Formats: sequence, C-alpha cells, structure tokens
Amino acid sequence: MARQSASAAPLAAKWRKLAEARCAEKGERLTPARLAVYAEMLACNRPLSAYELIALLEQRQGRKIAPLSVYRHLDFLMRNGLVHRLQSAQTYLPCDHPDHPPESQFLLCSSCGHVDEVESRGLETLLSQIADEHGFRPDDTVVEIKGVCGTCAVEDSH
Amino acid sequence: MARQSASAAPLAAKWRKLAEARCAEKGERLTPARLAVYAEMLACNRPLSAYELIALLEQRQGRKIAPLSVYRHLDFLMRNGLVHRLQSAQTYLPCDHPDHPPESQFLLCSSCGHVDEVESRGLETLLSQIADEHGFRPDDTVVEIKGVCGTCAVEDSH
DNA sequence: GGCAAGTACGTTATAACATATCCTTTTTTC
DNA sequence: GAAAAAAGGATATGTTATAACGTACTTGCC
Repeated sequence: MARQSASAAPLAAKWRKLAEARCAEKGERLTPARLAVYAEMLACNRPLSAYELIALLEQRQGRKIAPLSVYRHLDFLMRNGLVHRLQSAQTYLPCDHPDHPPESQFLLCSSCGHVDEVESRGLETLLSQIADEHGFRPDDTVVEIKGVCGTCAVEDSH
Repeated sequence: MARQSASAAPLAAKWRKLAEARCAEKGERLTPARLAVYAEMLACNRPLSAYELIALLEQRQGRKIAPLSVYRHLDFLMRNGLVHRLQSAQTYLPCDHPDHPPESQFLLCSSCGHVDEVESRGLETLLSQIADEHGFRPDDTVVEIKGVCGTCAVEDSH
C-alpha cells in the first residue's frame, strides 16, 4: 500500500486529484515541494501567513525553508486556482471550491478567525456591470466581508 | 490675510471643513500633524504607501518622521472616514466622497495607477443580503476591482 | 491656579511580510 | 547524453507595520 511521505502532511485524494487536474490543464508541474505546501495548508484549514506556513513546514520537515521558496510555491498554487490570498489579512487559504470558480468572495469572522468562501453569481454579474458603467475592464476582483459569523454572534449574546 | 504654513501642503477649504466637521461629530481632535498628513495626501492625489507619505512629509517639513507617527495619523484619518486603505495594494487614499458614504468600492487601474472610488447602493444591498444568508453580521466590506480603466484600454488598442 | 486624567506624539527598536540576485539541481527535449 | 528550461536553494535586502516606553500637551474639575 502506498504510504504518505513522513515529511509531508497527509493529503486527501480529493485534493490531490484536484491539484493534478488543475496543473494538467495548464501544463504546470506539480512537484513534491509544491504539493507539500498545499497539503500543509489543507491540513491546517485556516488562513495562514506565509511565515506561519514556513514555521509549520520547517517543523514537519526538520529543516530551514527560505521565505522565497514558500512565496514561490504560494504563487504557483494561486496561479493554478488552488489557493487564495486574503488581501485584507495578508494570509493565504486553500480554495474550498473544487468546481473551479473564476472569482470568490470571503466572509471573515473577526472573532473566531473562520473564513467562509462563498460564491454568488449575482454578485459577480453586478460587479461586472458596475465596472462596465465606468468603462472599466476588470481583471481580478477582491470581495472580503469582515464581521462576526453566526456562531460567534450567538455566543456573544450570552 | 491668513497664510498656509510653509511646512504643510496647501489644503482647499472644502477638505479642511470636511475634516473639521467629521472630527467635531466624534469629538476627535484635528491637530496640525494630522491635518498635514491629510493635506499631503490630497495634494498628491494618488494612492500612497505609508513610506512614500513619510518621504513626502520629510521633504516638506525638513525633518525625520517616524513610521509610527504616520501610521497613527493614517489610523486617525481612516477612523474618521477621511482616508481609505486599499487592501490589495497596501496604500492609502483620501476619500473622495464628502457626502459620507458608509462603504466604498474601488476600481484600480493596473496600467495608469488611477483609482476610482465608486458607490453603489445596489451592491451594498446585495452584499448585506449575502452576509445575511450566511448568518453573518458584516462590519467592514472590502470591494476592490483591479483591471484597466477606460482611458488606458483605448490607448492599449492603438 | 493646581492637579489628575486622558490624548497625542516622539524615539528607538523590532516584528512581519515580500522580493532580488545569484547559483545549483532537476526535468524535459532533442 | 547534451542543451535548454524550469524549479528550487542560499543569502541578502527591501517594504510594511507595530511594540514599548516616555514626554508633552489638552481638558475638565476642584
């Protein structure tokens, strides 16, 4: 039976297949180093700063990792739609939508830190429309809603 | 006749009055140092990084200015709705809407660097609705559309 | 006026985030 | 296997933001 390497986080087949598919689409190479970063992010399952990620990888792999390496891997993962950057928090989060959304929107809870990735076709339409009204050709759109999630709101009211 | 201090950028009466009104509302103190930062940003009229702003202020005032001072002034100005932070560019821009919008949206041109601050009541409604559907209580919403503005698009096509 | 409390701000240091440059290793292609 | 291209490592540096601490200036109260 195939065994996960000791120096990488376990990676569910679902995500591995997604990564392979996305890379195949674009003829990109999914190397072990890149996969290890992706696996670590999925294992952690919360937004991570690049330097948190470095620390986690160093701990797991037992060696020094240069910031540039991780940034390169993050670029790669973002380029292939596997990871998002949360602009307002300067952190990174694996994409939660295997079904390839062109754009995503985020709900960031300031209380528990949880991030919900949502997708609203209506919102995307409206955003394009606004851009259009201003003669603007959009390329990349950031929508990040900061606030308090349902769970935390209930707890607050106690 | 009253004269603008030599060590601060000129500040149109319109903006000075706006600043005074906003601060009066909240009982905040509009000090010369704070006003100087605001004036410099308006004089420059483009998104500035905190450190660009420091350089400009140092040049104008002929003395060293600590980063923390400028960050404090920026916080103050943002708190009072006079300045926005562009999350995706980590730059700061004076608010262009004297008529007190709760939230703004931005169109950022990647070609000429121009930023257009727009306001869409429809978009705000839709965003609240999305938050609501997820049981989320929004607090601050970031909408930044990156792309190419009309003017640059025309130039590109030549 | 004199005092206390609060706010603003200066100074130094450092944390946190990101990229440049250069060179070596690995993979691909022929 | 040699040449070309892509990936990755090492070191240094650039950029953005905050911590910690002390001083000075307002404000309000007696």
